[in-house]
Amino acid sequence: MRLLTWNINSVRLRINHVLRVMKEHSPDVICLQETKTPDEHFPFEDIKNAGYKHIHIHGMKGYNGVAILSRLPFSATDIHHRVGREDCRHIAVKFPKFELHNLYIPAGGDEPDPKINDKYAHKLDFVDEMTGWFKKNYAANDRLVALGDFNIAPGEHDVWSHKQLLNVVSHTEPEVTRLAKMQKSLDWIDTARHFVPEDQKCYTWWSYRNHDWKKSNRGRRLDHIWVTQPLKKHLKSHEIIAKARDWEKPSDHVPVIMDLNL
DNA sequence: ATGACTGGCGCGGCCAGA
Repeated sequence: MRLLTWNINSVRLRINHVLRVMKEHSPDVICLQETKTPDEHFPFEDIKNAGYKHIHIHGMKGYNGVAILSRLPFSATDIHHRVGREDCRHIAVKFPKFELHNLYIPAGGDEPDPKINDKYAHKLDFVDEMTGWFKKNYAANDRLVALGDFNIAPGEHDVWSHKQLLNVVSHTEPEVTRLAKMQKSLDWIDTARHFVPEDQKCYTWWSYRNHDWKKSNRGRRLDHIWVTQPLKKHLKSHEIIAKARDWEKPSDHVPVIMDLNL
């Protein structure tokens, strides 16, 4: 079973990219973040025609928005409101062999100080809430996948320069510490690092501001696919589709694929 | 020199991304 996560940065603008990744990589399930559309304007037709007939979405006007597109049926769809807001950042579905959570953790603004930056405070609260929620509602031996744009690059080699990014939102100590707590909540496996050694650079996002993203290669690994321990023996492969950063009018994030032997 | 960008909204720039 092939899962794919991608911050698409407007699903309506980049519906052709979604169709292309379906055709070229044949994922069974696609999880999108930053769809940026109310549900009534979601491009259902194109997606269903491509064979993804099972769709669970939660979108809003202008910002955020998450979607799960599947060739396989699922049940028990959920929409979760986080930190007292209805801002379309967490949906979930149940497949026969595991439960899937699609997350869009807040970006957090510029200033890494929760006292003066509400967006940063919101981000830290969001991760804390997820940690408590996972602990309260699940056990470590449940079969779960949590994936999406976590907006945090946890490791030294998940950013192009650990030293230069220590005070930049996405790689600050409070974020990294909180994400580690969230990971510990259910003993989650970070599947990218299951397949790629810790000391090897690994990115899923490159800023639009770099003229030549490939040449400067100032990336960050912000997009993640986590699984709980019962799925560990089923992990088959992992791939970051970096070439999608070169597609016409690309998203600043690229798709991440993970295959399970199920 | 994270600089030199991009999308939504809506028709002028602002907010947000990270």
